[in-house]
Amino acid sequence: MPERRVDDQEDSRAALEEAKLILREYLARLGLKHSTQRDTILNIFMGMREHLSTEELYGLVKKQDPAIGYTTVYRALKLFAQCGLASEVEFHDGVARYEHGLNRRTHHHMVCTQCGESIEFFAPEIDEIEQRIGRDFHFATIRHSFQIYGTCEACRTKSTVRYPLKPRQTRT
Amino acid sequence: MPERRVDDQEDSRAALEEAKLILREYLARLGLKHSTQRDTILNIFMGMREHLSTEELYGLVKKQDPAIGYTTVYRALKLFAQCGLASEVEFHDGVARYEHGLNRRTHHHMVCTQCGESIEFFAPEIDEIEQRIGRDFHFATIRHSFQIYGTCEACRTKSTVRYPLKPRQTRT
DNA sequence: ATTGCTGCAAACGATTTGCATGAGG
DNA sequence: CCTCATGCAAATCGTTTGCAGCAAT
Repeated sequence: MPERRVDDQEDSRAALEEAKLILREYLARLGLKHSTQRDTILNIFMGMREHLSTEELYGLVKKQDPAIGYTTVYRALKLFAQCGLASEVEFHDGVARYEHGLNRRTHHHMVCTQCGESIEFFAPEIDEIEQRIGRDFHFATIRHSFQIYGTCEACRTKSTVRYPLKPRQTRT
Repeated sequence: MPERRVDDQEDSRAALEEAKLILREYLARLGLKHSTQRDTILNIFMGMREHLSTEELYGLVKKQDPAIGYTTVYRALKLFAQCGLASEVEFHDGVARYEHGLNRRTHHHMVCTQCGESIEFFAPEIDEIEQRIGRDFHFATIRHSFQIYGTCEACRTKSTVRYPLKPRQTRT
């Protein structure tokens, strides 16, 4: 068994604890209340390494507590995003995806427009660009969104369609 | 009257002609048909310097020919996107925006999350990153999407809210 | 003639909201 | 107790689709 697993588990544990603290403080500050549902959702959410859609998260949550409704998951994710625990991953296919940012280096995604698979990559220059442009135009920048679209090797090998008539999906 | 205006007008004219040609050829290649509505929409679309939403374009189109329907504008924009005349501008607020790329350097947008205004900026490194990451992971890249979010100077001066409870809009 | 295009209305799909009820402080 | 959170169903909103009639080839 590789040592790495242990570190990962510890990281994940620590991240969960930190997340709980952040959420608790956020709720307290706004006079909001704690709930078991939100706890369950946070637990599962923080356990995911990859980004996932509301629907996917809902599926996992439902397995653990079938009484939890779709709406609650939506509201929880929004709440997590508000207190900085979750950030939205934007693939422009009309589906909201979230990932947690604790113990994760800033990264971006490259998405295959045929199979939908995504890979993560690192490009530190991007942060510098955000800073630079913000400075140049007197913006207080908050975040950026960057993703690359293309076709992965597997899809190119598989498919013989070289001239897709329906190049990409429309929707922001 | 500044000389520049003349150049701009000529550019715009030339771009329109080129666009018409591209569209005509695209239609011919796919066995599709020409229509007056599409012509009207293309004219107006190519006349815009800035990106605009379907709704905004629809408004302008309607002024010129009130008989044209919403659906037709949607379909036209999709068509323009397919033949490369239009590209989608993604602000992640649930509204599709398009801009034409003829005679325009590749650029990106920085958006004020308070007033919604956007400014264009140039960052040539981004294209290089797209190339590099694509190469590294064996993707045939097609395009990328990059935007910066923050607050503009005017909004920061105006508003005294330093801790927005509703940081950003959810929707991909 | 054939087949694509248009405009309307209805359908869609992800997300949000209203509301009665239940739980937290 | 008072207020917020929940879960359901209904509402929203941008976008897409089905279809009958019109227009282009």
